[in-house]
Amino acid sequence: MTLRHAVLGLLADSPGSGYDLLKRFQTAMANVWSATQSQLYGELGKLEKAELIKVSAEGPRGRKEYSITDTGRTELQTWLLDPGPSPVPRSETLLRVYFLGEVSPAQARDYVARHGESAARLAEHLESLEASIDWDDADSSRYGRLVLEWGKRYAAMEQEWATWATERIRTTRG
Amino acid sequence: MTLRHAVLGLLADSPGSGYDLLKRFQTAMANVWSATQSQLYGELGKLEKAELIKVSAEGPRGRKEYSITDTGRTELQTWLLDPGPSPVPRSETLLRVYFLGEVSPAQARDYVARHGESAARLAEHLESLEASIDWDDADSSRYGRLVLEWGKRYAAMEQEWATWATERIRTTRG
DNA sequence: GAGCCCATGTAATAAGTTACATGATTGT
DNA sequence: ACAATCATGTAACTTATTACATGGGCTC
Repeated sequence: MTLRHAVLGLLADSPGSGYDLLKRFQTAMANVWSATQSQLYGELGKLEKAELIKVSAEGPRGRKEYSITDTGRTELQTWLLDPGPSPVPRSETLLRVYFLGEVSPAQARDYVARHGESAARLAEHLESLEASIDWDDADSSRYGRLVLEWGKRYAAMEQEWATWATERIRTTRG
Repeated sequence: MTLRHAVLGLLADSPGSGYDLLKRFQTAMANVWSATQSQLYGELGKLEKAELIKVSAEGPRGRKEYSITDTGRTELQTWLLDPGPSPVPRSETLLRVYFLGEVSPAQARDYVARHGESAARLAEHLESLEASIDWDDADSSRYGRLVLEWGKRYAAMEQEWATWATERIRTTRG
């Protein structure tokens, strides 16, 4: 039920069509939550039926602009303050690391080192993202700033861990 | 297709029944990957049909002990060294943070602070886990150690971020 | 009028969760 | 005998992915 709240959140910020939302999922939200086009249109239908959003305007090409309703905004706020159950951890990378004993130490080391490199690329990407955002436009980006900072710290942590782990694999055995 | 590899990895370490594997998912793997009982038995059936694993013994109560086959081990090794596509980011917490402008600053601050507290509890949990493991029993836990270290660093990062973010919300506005 | 973007939808499949259903064996 | 644990499986439902399908409107 989280896609639902992601959509509500975007529509709470400003009304938009499915197509508009899709673009926002692919840009601003790309590092936080993702949705496919197919999923999005389905969810918009359900949300409208549940009267959490409504069609507020229609445009060319069958465009339907949705807005959040009062009920929807209440639902969003309730969800926002609910810490919810802690998420099921599921990291494909960590799973691989856990089983790395199945391959040679050299291969294991390479795997971890490559993971560190990909974290470095993520860090770079976030740096350039940060540079490209106009942080003065205030309100909408205040909390986006916190999310970006989280990403930067996460990427840094991954890099440091990979460096540490690579070294550790080197020294534990030949 | 990752549950498949998690199962192969566990069976590569040692043979076991569905029931045995379930317990391993609930303990050792709990912080890395999760599977429900239902999913597990289904996957075991598929893996057997694909001849990546085989029934190596039968016991009381219809117990079937599975072992990995050579084909299965090869498949596991191939997967282990494949970095794979970077995972779709999906963090419910970060999604909430992103939309925190919908509630009052005081509520937003509380939310972030509580998140920090839950990260602190995770850190404690991992510390006690670390203390409870016999790190001398060598082979099987060598890479498990790297995974645990990742968890500790992750928990620390979350706590630091939450502290920073809480402070920032405090100072940015009243 | 050609090509690009806007715009919405459906179908098939895969993956995951919860609940239901059943029963044998072991230890006390 | 009773309870706890071992042990496997199925059904219904939800969520997410990929692919298919269609067409309008805008700009050059």
